Amino acid sequence: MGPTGTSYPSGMADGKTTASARRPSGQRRADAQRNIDKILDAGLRLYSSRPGVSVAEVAEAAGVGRVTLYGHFPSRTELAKALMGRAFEETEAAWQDVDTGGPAGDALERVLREQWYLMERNRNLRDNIVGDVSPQWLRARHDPILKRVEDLITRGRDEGAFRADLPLPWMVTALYSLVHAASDEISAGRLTTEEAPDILVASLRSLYRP
Amino acid sequence: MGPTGTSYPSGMADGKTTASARRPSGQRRADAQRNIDKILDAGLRLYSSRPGVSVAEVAEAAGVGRVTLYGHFPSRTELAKALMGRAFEETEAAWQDVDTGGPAGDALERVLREQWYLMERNRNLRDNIVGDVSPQWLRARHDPILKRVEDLITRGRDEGAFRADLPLPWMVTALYSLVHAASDEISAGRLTTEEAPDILVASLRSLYRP
DNA sequence: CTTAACTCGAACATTCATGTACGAGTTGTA
DNA sequence: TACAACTCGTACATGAATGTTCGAGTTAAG
Repeated sequence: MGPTGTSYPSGMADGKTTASARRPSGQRRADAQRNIDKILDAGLRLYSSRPGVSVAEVAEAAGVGRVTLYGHFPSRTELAKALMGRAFEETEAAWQDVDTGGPAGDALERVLREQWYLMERNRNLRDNIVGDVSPQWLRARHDPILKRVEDLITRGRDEGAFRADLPLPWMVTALYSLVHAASDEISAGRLTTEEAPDILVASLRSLYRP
Repeated sequence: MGPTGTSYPSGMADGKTTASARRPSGQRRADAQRNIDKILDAGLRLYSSRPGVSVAEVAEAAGVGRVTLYGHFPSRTELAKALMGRAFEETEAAWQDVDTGGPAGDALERVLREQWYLMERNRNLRDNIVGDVSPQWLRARHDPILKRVEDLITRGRDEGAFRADLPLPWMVTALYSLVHAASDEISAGRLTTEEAPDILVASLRSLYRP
């Protein structure tokens, strides 16, 4: 499924995030919700594709007036937070779908094959959005995700399937780094979307092997 | 030696790059040259450390008036080109200093230990300057440098020291990617400058082993 | 020492992004 | 249908960055 999953503006459990008045029932009108979704979709697409995106661009790409956007997201920062929040949720959801049982090496391979493209998209999003949100905010939501990978690697070490002579954080970083590299290669036309996962898996198996 | 090597403003073989009139002799006055060097030094430092650097910031960091800077570099783009040009030259020079003979694996290790820090600095510079110069311009000067790494890997393959089941460009990209990752880890305080090369070498040996 | 190169601050024109205010029109919902 | 929620264009205020111009002062070099 596409990026349109649960869709509320901005972060969860946060009262005054939206600028629009909302109606007494607490419900948002259907057309408003539709526009919010369009904005978030367009924003994700733009922000994850290149740096320096402006609010005006997002509004236009969403087919929505700039004022309307500001009506839902009071500031560039709030928009950024909403985008990241949504991406994090999506990642959390994706982890539910993949079987992380069995030998760690195989589990890692499954994770990579299922999620490498999501990891990459979110990493770009993150890179291009840094500076719009506070480091603390970002860290607080990003760490739990990294921890998923970290736990898997730790398990692999305990099983003796992965090497233990390299620092754990380094192994995590290296993984993300290679995923990112693979995406660069695709953008540059030196790799196809089909080959990428195979090469990624092969590379990481080598890198992680004791 | 530091970043101050040969120092002319902007690219080589390019007539009207400088805004200042130059004197009839074709020589630049000593104080002018000194300022140009200060600007390039400061520019390199800033651009390679964070994105979104402004011309005004470079001038201030160089201890020079903004107008003076524009006197030497007519536009932000020209400044960017001069910075990249200088970095490329420096890299070329660095390759002269390292012994690339002997077994490819060992040669690679020497290159990494000598240049990982330079590779990283230039990669940041490149990342933060993309958008200020045309992709063609950048590519034209960057490719020869990548070729150095590529040639070394190719030799390793021929010797049977490196694997041949992964695409050559991928192996180059992965190398740069891991260098970048190592630097991130240092910034994050999870790795020290001393451990970095060891970990880098260990990781790449694993990754490249047949 | 004389001149031309150079530096510098201040000021100006331009562009572009952010965020707000207004008012008229459209659309969902009860 | 009636009303509140919502959308939209236009316009405005603000701030930051890029280049340019001017004129007065400083400094290197012949």
